[in-house]
Amino acid sequence: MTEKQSIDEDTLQQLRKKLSTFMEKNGLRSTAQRRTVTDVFLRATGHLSIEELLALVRDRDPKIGYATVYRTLKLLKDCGIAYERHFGDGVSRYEIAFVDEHHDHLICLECGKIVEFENEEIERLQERLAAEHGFTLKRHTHELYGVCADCAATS
Amino acid sequence: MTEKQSIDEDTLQQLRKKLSTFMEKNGLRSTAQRRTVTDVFLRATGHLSIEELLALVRDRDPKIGYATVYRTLKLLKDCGIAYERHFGDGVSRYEIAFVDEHHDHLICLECGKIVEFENEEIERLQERLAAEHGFTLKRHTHELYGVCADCAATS
DNA sequence: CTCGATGCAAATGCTTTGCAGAAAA
DNA sequence: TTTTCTGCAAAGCATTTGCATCGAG
Repeated sequence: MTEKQSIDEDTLQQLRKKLSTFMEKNGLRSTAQRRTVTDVFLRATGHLSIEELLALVRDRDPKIGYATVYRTLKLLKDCGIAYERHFGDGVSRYEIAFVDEHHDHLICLECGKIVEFENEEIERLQERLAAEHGFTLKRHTHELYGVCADCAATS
Repeated sequence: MTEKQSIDEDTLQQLRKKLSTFMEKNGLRSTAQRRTVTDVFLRATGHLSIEELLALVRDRDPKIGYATVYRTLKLLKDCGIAYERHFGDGVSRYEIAFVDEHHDHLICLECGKIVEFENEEIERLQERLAAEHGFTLKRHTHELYGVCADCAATS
């Protein structure tokens, strides 16, 4: 698993294109607030909560309300450029949905660190399991909770 | 996967024992309400929400409040005889935690049907993945969402 | 008697929504 | 101009908690 780097311009363009197409198709408007929230989201890394996103957004425009952040992230999710995640702490977190990429998560129960993983074999087994039960698989959630090496060393 | 049957007396005894040991060790009291909630929970099958449990509990004792059901299910969870599950619809669901048994879930997005599955290979891969990232695995969530055969046929 | 448990209502925490004013198209 | 969007405050919802009272030990 490589470290998360800031997103390259090509990918950024691709995601923005996806958003603008979606907005056009649905008669939605490009506003300063939406541009700010979207830009903050796309340039951030990790798995951010609404609260964290709002703080970043307000660095640029302190007048933006949290309802706007909620509404904009719903939009980003609906157009397919954001994934909404739930790691059991009661808040929704958002991360960029890269095209043709999928991963699941390892979460440290002590420090909250989130590590992404991909495993082709598990994906295949999931498909097979679903098929065996007559299900057409649409999506899944798969989170591994444990204690990371750093935390194990500290305690 | 076998159909869920009502729980046999031996298993029931084993789980009740686990609960009473836990309660004794923590100076907790056996009350009529706790006995009712516990009995309803252990005799029910499936993945019940607090609301569903409360309805069953009130068939036996209409005066029991929902806070008591919440508190008792927290107790059952803490003593290890109940698992709390979250299937993305915003409510907590509870099922019996059988000793030495573990399973994950397939959920139909249309009718809400829940099917349990066990897969040794996925469990192994999870352990390996965690280890590769330096994590000591404590627990995991793994839910597959799709459309079941019945719903696929209907639509 | 004591201290934990219950039931109610109020509080909480996250998220959604109604609405009047602001601003895209 | 027309219709969507924003910001605020209020509402929603599942869950938790404070407190007076009850009841197990």
